[in-house]
Formats: sequence, C-alpha cells, structure tokens
Amino acid sequence: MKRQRQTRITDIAAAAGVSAMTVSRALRGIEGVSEAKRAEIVSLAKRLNYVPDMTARALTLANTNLVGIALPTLFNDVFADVLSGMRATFRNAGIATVIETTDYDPVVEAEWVERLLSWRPAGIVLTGFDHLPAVRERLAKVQIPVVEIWDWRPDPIDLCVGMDHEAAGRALGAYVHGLGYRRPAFIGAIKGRDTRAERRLVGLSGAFHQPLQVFRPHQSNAFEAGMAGGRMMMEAGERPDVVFCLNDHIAFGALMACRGFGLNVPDDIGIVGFNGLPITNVLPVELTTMLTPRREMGVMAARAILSRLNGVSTPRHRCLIGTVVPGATVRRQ
Amino acid sequence: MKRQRQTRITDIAAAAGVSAMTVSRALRGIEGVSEAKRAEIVSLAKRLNYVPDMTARALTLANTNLVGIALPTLFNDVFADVLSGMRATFRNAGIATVIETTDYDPVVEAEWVERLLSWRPAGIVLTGFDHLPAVRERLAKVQIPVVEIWDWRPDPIDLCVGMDHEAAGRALGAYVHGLGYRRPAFIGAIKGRDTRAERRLVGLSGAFHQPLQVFRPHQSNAFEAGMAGGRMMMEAGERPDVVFCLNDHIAFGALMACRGFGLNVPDDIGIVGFNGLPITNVLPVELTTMLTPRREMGVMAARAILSRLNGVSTPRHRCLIGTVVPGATVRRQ
DNA sequence: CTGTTAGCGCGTTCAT
DNA sequence: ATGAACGCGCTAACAG
Repeated sequence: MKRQRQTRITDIAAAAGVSAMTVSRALRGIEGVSEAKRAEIVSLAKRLNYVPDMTARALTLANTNLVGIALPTLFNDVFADVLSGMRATFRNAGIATVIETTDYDPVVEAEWVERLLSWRPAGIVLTGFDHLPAVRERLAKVQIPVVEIWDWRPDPIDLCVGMDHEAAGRALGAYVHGLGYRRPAFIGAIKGRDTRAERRLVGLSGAFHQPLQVFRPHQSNAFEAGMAGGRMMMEAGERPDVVFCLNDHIAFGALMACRGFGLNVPDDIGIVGFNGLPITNVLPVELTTMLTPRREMGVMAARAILSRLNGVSTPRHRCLIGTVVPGATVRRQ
Repeated sequence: MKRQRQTRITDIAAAAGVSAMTVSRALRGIEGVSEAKRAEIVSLAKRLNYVPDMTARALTLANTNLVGIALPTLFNDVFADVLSGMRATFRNAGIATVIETTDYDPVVEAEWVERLLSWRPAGIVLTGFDHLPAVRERLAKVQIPVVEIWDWRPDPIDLCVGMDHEAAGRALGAYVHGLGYRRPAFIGAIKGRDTRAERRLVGLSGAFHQPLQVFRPHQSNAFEAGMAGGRMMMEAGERPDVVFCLNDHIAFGALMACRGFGLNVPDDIGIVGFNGLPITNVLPVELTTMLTPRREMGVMAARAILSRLNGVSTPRHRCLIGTVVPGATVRRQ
C-alpha cells in the first residue's frame, strides 16, 4: 500500500523557481544561499507541508544519527533513571534514540539488534553482558560504537560503563556483617533472569564467609515478589537475622510481609534493599540500601558513544560505585 | 564520517554468480528462486555478514513498518503497562515500535512528531489531547493512522482509545460520597501538567457537589510528592475526611504522611488512589482505588492502527471504563 | 551564490 | 526461474 505522494524537495524547487540543491541547502541551513531565497524557500516548504525524508537522507549519507538502546524492562525506575540521563545527553548532541525492552531475554535482544542494524544506527547501547554469541560477533564486526551498561567487565564488546556488582554486594555485605549479623538470607528473582543480582549475591556470600539462604519468588511485579519472598522466608525453618533483597521494591514487599507476621524491623530482623530509589524516603522506616549512580551511568554511557562518534578517544571500560545508605532497617546486633 | 562499506545485495549476487534480483527474492523468501539457489544465497549472506538496509528499502517502498509511540513518562507503571500491551500486539503483527517520552511537554511532543514523520512511520500513537495546534494540523493532513490514548474525546485527530476521566472521577467520587464522606481533598501535581487528573478532579467535585480542597506538591517523584502533599494537608487548617490522590503512588506517600502524623487510616481519614497498580496489594492496608484497563487500552490502540493499515474499518473512538476497588482505606462514615 | 551530474541500496516492472 | 532497467528522495562533488 503505497502512501500518497508527499511533497519533495523538487516540488519546492519548482515552486520557488530554483534547483533542488538550493532548496536542500536552504532547508539545512547550509551556507551558499542568499538570505532572501532562503526565507522564501523555508516559508514555501512550510506552506507545502514539506517533511524531509530521512530514509533518503540516510541512504545517501550511509549514516543516521540514531542510537538504539536496549533495556531489560521499563517496569523499574532504575532503568527509567538511566534512560533519562542517557537520552538527555544524546538529545543535547542532536542524536535521536530508539528504545527497546528485552524483558531479560537474550533472544529478544538478538532479534532487535538485527532489526536495528538494518536502520544503520550511529551507535548501540546494551544492558549487561548476557548476549547471544551471534550478537557479540555481529557487533564486534560492525564499525559503530557499542556500550554495555549497568554491569561491568574489563572486556566489553566495545565500551562499557557500569558497576561491579560482585564488589557492590561485597561492600554492602561487609557493612551489614560488621554490624554483627550472622544468618543472612537473600530474596531474588527466578534464577538466570537477573545476572547482576546473582553477582551481588556472590559478593554477599563472600562478605559473610557463607552462602546465603535464598528465596526466589516468581511474581513478576517486584512489590508482590517481595511480599511473597518475605512469606516464604517466614514459613521456612530457621529464621535469618537479616535479609538482603534484590532491589528496593522487593525490600518493601518483604518489609510488609515481615510486619504482617508481627515482626518488628529492625528489632526482630534486618532488611536491606538495593538502588536507593525515592520510595525508600517514604517508607515507615528508612530502608538500608545501596545507592546506585543510575543517571550518571546513563550520562557517561552516552558520552562514551558521543566521543567515539567525534573521533575522541574514551576509556574502554569505566566502573562506577554505589554508596551504602545506612538507613534504619538494620542495627548493631 | 562515512562508515565502512557494508556488504550489499550485489556483493552476495557476485559471490553467488546470480543477479541482485535473485538475491533479493531469496532473502525475502519470495517465490521465484529454486530452493538450491536460495539455500546457497542465504548461507552466503550470513557468511558475508549481510545486513539488509532498511533505509534503502523504505525509500523504494515509500513505506516503513514503524509505529511511533509518545508517552508522557516512563516513571510510571501505568504507561509501562499500556506500552507492554501495545508493543506485544504490534510485535505479533511484525511492526516495530519507536518510543518517545515527552515529560508532559507539548513542545517536546511536537518536535518529536516532526522528527518521526521524516522517518515515514506507518502509524503514530500519542497520549492525551494536549497537542500543539501545529501537531494537530500536521497529523490531520498526513495519511497515516493516528491514535490518541489514555484520555477520551469524541473528536480525536483520527482515532482514540481511552477513558473518560471526568466520568471516572465522578464514579469514584460517587462511591466514596455514598459512604458518607463530606469534606474531600485532592492531592495532585502542579497545575497543567496532567490534564487527565484535572478532569478527574472535575468529576470528583461533581460527585460531591462542592469543590475539593486541593494540594499540589511539586516533587517530581510520585512517592515523595504524596508524602509532601500529605504533610501540606496535615498542616493546613481544616482537616478533610477523605483525600483523593492523583495516583496510587501519591496515595502511598500520603498514607505514610498521615501515619507519620499519628492518624489512623481509615478511622481518622480516608485515602483513595487511582490506577490499581500492584503496589496496592502490598500496602499495610489495602488501598481504595480505581482499577484502570491499562494493558487492554494498549492492545486496543494497537489493534486500531493495525485495522487501519489493513484497510479494515474501526471505530473512531472507544471509551474504556475503570472499576472501583473498594479496598480498606475508606469506610462507611 | 547556484546548478548539474551521479549514485546511495533496494524493489517494482517488465522482459526473457 | 531469472535478469535488466529504472526510480525512490536526497546530497556530495564538482561546475559555473
């Protein structure tokens, strides 16, 4: 179904009595057109409802100013924050962004990468390192900048701006261990879904010199998962003295579950979140958590791509760190 | 900065010893190529890292299978739900989606519409009716389907799938008024930001036969805004007997504020949210709210566009309705 | 300051 | 079953 014919640059040229090139130059604000003509052409373009055709432009330029961004989910303020910083930075640089959510599925991601590449993007942002081998190979060959965010590794496909989640888990664990807690538990997601959380769990185990008791509710909503996880924990045998949660939302759900069972936090059990989202400022008791540099991460990832596009050198990998937020859901034991 | 030359269809053709047309047909799975040749061409394409060029394809076809979606924000599970239903529906139909957030700014929206149109999208989804006149004019002339979602009006630019928010406010207000509440308040956002919320407020006033006492915190995070709004309310003169909140997150913040002031909900004051998000299932007391058909709305909006693209007729406007969730944060007075 | 030529990669159309 | 010619809308490169 071909669309109705749109007005093209040559239509304007005919109407203005000039050549197509002059119109092209005038509309792009390129020098080489008298101001009188330019003004006439611009007003003519508006009157004829001219809309430039980026598909044609991209074809001649063999290039676009599009950057594709793949995130696991939008149901999480973490990624909304990252995205916010990233898009603002790109927008200021005149770069348009295209967002995709993969729902933590590498296959979905791989399909998206293929589709995106066919639009000749200027750059690509991926979340984490769990890509299909085909994706890694494809992107390694493509000549465009690729940034992997959120997670951190020294050997990214191309560039990387993220956090060392194992170190983050270790730091958070060390703080809580230092308060005297000795029977830690962890409420996470179904295995394999969130690799970063699993790495934090490894760090936590390290800090406690023992494996954590792990609960994996399957609810997809984080609040509900937290409450379900909290209940699983209450109904399990030995009660832990502190529970680390995959994120703040899960921690909130767990907190509600504990209260539902008549437990006082932090007197009867400690609760620790992750991310330091605004909701933690509103809870009945301030949540102990780790503040993650989300917006900053987005900004730096965008800058890394922009540097590449401008031919400026930029570090291959960059590791940001989180900050322990003491809060009041743990206390010295 | 031209990119390195990508392998094209003619490169594959040369390698396979056939014409470009044969390769094109083979790769698109169009009949008219012997299976032997097709298999060879496909494997050759893979080996040469061929990536089709959509900019060229779009140019010849004067058409893409892209649909653009503009939402006010991603910091809100409401829109994540709408988006989820919409994208799933489009994906099943082989349509790619491009998301933009406008942050409730019609100017941002207008700029995005211009940019998007230059990519020759197959359709456009906008949120609400607060568009710049230029946008309405432009879209009215374009020959592609346009759906306005979330809000409802009988005279959309093209199509509309949403809710009558004034009616929703009236229904919710009637329920609460029927319980005997008589001194209602409202916690919203800064004026002019969320037009739908203002319409609900009108409906609430109608149900109560009086204007509501309105509080407008300026925090951008909904939880924090709710808490701030709750505090404003506590510190104001006459205490209302029930407070309607712009959404569930604000209601949660307000609930926490009330508790902080030693008030019991619902004994001392009633609290009502909007949307029926999962968080309401996890609160210490189940929130009275109105469940909105978010996912359904996304699905129906996508279907409306798909119908248009397939030349099937579809209703110009469709009005979905919310459901009162009784909850336990109000009680008979 | 302005115009002409050529070609970007692909798909339609019409031959063979 | 396969191929050749042509054009999509635009812009780089070169001429004038």
